[in-house]
Amino acid sequence: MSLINVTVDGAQRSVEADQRPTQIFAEDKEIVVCKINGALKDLWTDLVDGDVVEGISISSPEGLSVLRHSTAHVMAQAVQQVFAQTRLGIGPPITDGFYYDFDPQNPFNPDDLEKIESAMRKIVKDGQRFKRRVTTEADALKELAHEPYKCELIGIKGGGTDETSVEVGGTELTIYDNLGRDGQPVWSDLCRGPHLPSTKHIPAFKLMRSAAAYWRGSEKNPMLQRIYGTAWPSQDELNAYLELLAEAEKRDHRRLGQELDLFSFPEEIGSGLAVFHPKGGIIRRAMEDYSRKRHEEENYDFVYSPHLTKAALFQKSGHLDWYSEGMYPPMILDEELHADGTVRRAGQQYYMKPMNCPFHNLIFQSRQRSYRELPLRLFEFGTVYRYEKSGVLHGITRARGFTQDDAHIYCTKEQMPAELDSLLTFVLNLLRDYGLQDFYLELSTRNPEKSVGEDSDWEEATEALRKAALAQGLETVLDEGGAAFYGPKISVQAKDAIGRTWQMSTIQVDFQLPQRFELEFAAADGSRQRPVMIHRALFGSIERFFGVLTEHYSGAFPPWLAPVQVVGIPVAEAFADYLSDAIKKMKAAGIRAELDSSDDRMQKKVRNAQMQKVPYMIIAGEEDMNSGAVSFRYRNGEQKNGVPIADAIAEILATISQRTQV
RNA sequence: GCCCCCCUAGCUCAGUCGGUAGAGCGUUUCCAUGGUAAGGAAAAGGUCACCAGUUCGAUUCUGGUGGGGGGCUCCA
Repeated sequence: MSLINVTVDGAQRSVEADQRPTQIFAEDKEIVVCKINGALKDLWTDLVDGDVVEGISISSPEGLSVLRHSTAHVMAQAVQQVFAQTRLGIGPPITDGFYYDFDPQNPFNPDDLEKIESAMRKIVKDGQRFKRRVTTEADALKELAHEPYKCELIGIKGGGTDETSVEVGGTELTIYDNLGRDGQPVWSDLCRGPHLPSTKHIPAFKLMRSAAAYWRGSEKNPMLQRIYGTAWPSQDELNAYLELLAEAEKRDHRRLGQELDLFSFPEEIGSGLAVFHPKGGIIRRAMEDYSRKRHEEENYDFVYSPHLTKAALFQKSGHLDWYSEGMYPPMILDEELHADGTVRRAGQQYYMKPMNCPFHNLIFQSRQRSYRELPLRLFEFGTVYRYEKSGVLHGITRARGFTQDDAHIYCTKEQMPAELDSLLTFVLNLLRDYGLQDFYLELSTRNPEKSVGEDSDWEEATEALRKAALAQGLETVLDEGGAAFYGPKISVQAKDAIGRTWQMSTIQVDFQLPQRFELEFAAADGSRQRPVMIHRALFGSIERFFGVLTEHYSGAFPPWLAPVQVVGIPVAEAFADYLSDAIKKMKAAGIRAELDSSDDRMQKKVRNAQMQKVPYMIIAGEEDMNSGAVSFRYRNGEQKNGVPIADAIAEILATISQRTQV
């Protein structure tokens, strides 16, 4: 057997010509796939003289993708084993896992998933080899004649999107055969690969859920059944992932909203419409009060506008043309009908407002404006109603009625760059004040197909946004062509305590509305000029931000936001009066303090306060009473005994005013 | 909006293969007076989401409506 020279992980080596990476990396079980001359390949790939080979670990991003993709194959095989008449869609790896779309005889139910999972375990145990086979379009179409979706993919080979490219991307059309113990194919799938060497290289996986998904993501296409799964390099990592999910579930704002008595969605009101309970109300008010204060400091003017308007306003703004699907249907007032039900006198149509901007424009327009007034910043906690599709509603973060911390800034073109810059600083600092620390920015630029406004305006505004973003020193992701048709925008993405990202604030330049409303101001030279309009919301919506903070803090709000800041717990009833005095002093100092005077035992009171995530428990017994002190029990279980009442009050007030977490 | 799943006491959930229901927590009352995450007892509390259909009889089966969950799509 002749020798060939290859480079393995940077080192020159001579190997037998029939050696494959699977043998070269045999001693390292972590290596499940490799790069040959920079391209990701199966370990079974034949090598030729001069190849540069690099082992890829199962734990690397590429290795994980291959693991998950191969697990998706195993799942597809299992599904066709258990449900023979099932047709295959596509099955790509995704963040933390994979999915595969199927067209089954009947939709899957949870029992089916268990059956599929155990079939998968058998396939994994079998150690079936993934064998790549190059085919031609004609052969593939013949071989896969019973798989209509696969045939469709063959037709679009090369031009596929990210997802379909997993199946048919690249220059060659390939099929992967799973070989059984006897070396004969037991199952095959159209696939670009690469794959793990064999199914036994799947260390840990779990099927998560089944759901429906439109074929190739379009509402017009048939609906397939998608099964989501996850796969990891080790059982430990799988367990850690499942724990993270459990943790996320524990912090779910919908659950905490119930447990902490913050808000609810009474069925009588309607889907997506929340009521805030007293405790939720306190948090919300604290959020709003602080925001209001900061807006005052930033020279915003506070305005109010009604929740309803005649149709004319939204005709003028254009919302009825391009947003009517998102609006509640009109109320028709003063309509007069003939006896037969036909209209004798047309009524007046009123709409619930889905946006505040048209109202603010009317305020701008209510009199002649001078350049001396600019930038004019009109702020409102504006409650809007949007008829969101029922399937998108999600607790308080995606509701049908919600309140935006909305402002519209009218300024000159010259003022725009400085305004955007200071605005972004304001936004980020405010979010930091609420406890979010980790941000990145997303800059959405023009989609030339779908936009209004002058090229030069777009360039100027985009450039101003880009500079403002750059000045923050934060990672900025470009969302090419992602802007709304009326202007470019920056959105602030924030990471929460367990690393999930939430889109928070948006800053949006608008070239359309000033035109439609013919907004003008008198410039220094006496000419009439059109102002630049900037839409911005920092929380997005108060409800949504409330939900994000609830999940971020897992319900353990920092004292300045906590609905109850202090619970007083007497060791026994005999000390209740003493502690009651201390609590009164705290209340007088502006602290939200309550005495637990129930006849529970103190242990139970501690437990209750702990479960309500109250920041401070103030306990008093004989020792404390004799020395005019109280004892702290903090949320983390730590305690501090014998603190003079005045010191205790000072400590609590300090964390409230500094908005620190405890 | 689409697909699948769910709706039983204030909350979290059992249960009834069709004969109108249970637990724990919570609530109320009583007894206990207790130094850091559940003291004890009793009581109250349900048109089994709603409306139809099938049936001698429906919380249970079927259909519809409402609400919720997971996804898809959407989120200007």
